[in-house]
Amino acid sequence: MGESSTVPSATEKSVTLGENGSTFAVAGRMMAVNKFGKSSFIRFKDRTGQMQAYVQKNFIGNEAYAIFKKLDIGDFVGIEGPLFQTKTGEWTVLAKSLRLLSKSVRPLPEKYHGIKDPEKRYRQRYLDLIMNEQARDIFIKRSKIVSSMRRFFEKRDFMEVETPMMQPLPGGAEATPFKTWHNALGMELFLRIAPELYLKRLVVGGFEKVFEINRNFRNEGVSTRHNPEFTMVEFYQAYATYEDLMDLTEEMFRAIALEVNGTLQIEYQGQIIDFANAENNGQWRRISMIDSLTTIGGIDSTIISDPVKLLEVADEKGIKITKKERYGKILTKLFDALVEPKLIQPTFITGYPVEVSPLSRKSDSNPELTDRFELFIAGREIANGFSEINDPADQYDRFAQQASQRTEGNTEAHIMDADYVEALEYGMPPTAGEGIGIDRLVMLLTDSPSIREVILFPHMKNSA
RNA sequence: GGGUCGUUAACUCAGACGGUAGAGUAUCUGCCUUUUAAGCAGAGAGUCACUGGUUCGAGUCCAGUACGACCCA
Repeated sequence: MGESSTVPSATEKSVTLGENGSTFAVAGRMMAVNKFGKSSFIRFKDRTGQMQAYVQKNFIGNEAYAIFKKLDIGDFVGIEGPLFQTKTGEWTVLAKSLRLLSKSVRPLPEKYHGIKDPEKRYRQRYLDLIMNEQARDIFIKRSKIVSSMRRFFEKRDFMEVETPMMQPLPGGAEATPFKTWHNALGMELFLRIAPELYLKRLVVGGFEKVFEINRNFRNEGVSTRHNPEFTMVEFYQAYATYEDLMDLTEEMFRAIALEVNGTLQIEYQGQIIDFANAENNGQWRRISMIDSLTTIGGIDSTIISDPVKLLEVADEKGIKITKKERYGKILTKLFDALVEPKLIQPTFITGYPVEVSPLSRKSDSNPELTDRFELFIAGREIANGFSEINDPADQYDRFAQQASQRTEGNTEAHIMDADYVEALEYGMPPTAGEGIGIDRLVMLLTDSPSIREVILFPHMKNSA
């Protein structure tokens, strides 16, 4: 094969041509053809971009030109020849030879409008990637974001690990799992809803700084923000607290944004999101859930500790909370409805109630609350982190409380994981951990309104 | 789960009041040696998402179904 797989970039072309006018061998998919009888221009592209070639009967011969005229848009061709400049100054390969490398037996979508129908774009993503440069760019950027994040962790001596995707007990989050069955072992398994409990077992085992970037699976509906499988990074650091992780998160988001977007001002759906926050020495807003409910959510501070009054407020605003819900759950639901959508600039919410945080360490100052934060950007939860429970007795009690919620009908409440408690009984150093939704981060950094725009093959119903 | 909208040629889209289906691109044929949404002349291309109903007659009106988009819970 004489063909190189890379179309030389504009700078490469001119430099090399200036030296000796040597011959190039290039290959790519034909995207457009302008035929003029005995000569033609073709535009073709490879992963690095698009360029054009000029094919003339004189140069490639009658027979080859006759074959060339039968080629279609979408076909892959290999071309060899020197470069020249057209009247408009565009560098163009003058074809001395041209070969068909692969045939496209179906026509490509229309060249000007491309492919627009979202259903077709997702089901036949390859066409979307061929025709729509914006779509292509999103996935290139996604790859850069993940790679940038990986480097960030590696530089700080975190070790990347892989833990089970199929778990006998689904844990680490409140969600409905997918079930599956292992024939040889004769046992039910669950696709993981989170890697959390395995990663902490590794901290027990002495891996003090670990991270995992991988898929989680949750058996729930699809929407612009939810795909049944989605990518999370989870990381754990021994001898750190949730406050250390807030600092680390700011640092990481800035490093990634700077590396992939070249700026700390992120434009998302018409709003500018400022990762720099220079006014506050770079620190993002940190506010407790209760304070956020009064200052942002508009709840009167005199009733914030009165569950009965809070239920009345919820009722007025049409927020559905069942009578059985405890205080912490009421606060959380009010927060979701009244505060979360308003958190456009990066904001850490802290002080999560114990009953919605079954894996978070209780605050020393207030045992009703935990040393936990969630990060919100553009009205969406992006990250969730906390100081971990390392007291096995406390963890056992929390699981027991979750189990009782389960018997009360909360099917998403955590399951008692005695094996995990046993791990804690061998001692876990004080540790903080965090999970970040990669898809949502990519949405943010690529200005994508829907999670489907950042997942190559989002789940769809069968069309047949 | 509820609401709104959409589904017509390979792609992007028209299709007034119900009367036997249109354009551009792509494909095919012819002309054309500097185009870049090339141009000119011609041709072929459709289970109008599916099922049923109303009607002399349905892409069009009605009902249901499927898939999708957006909003809501």
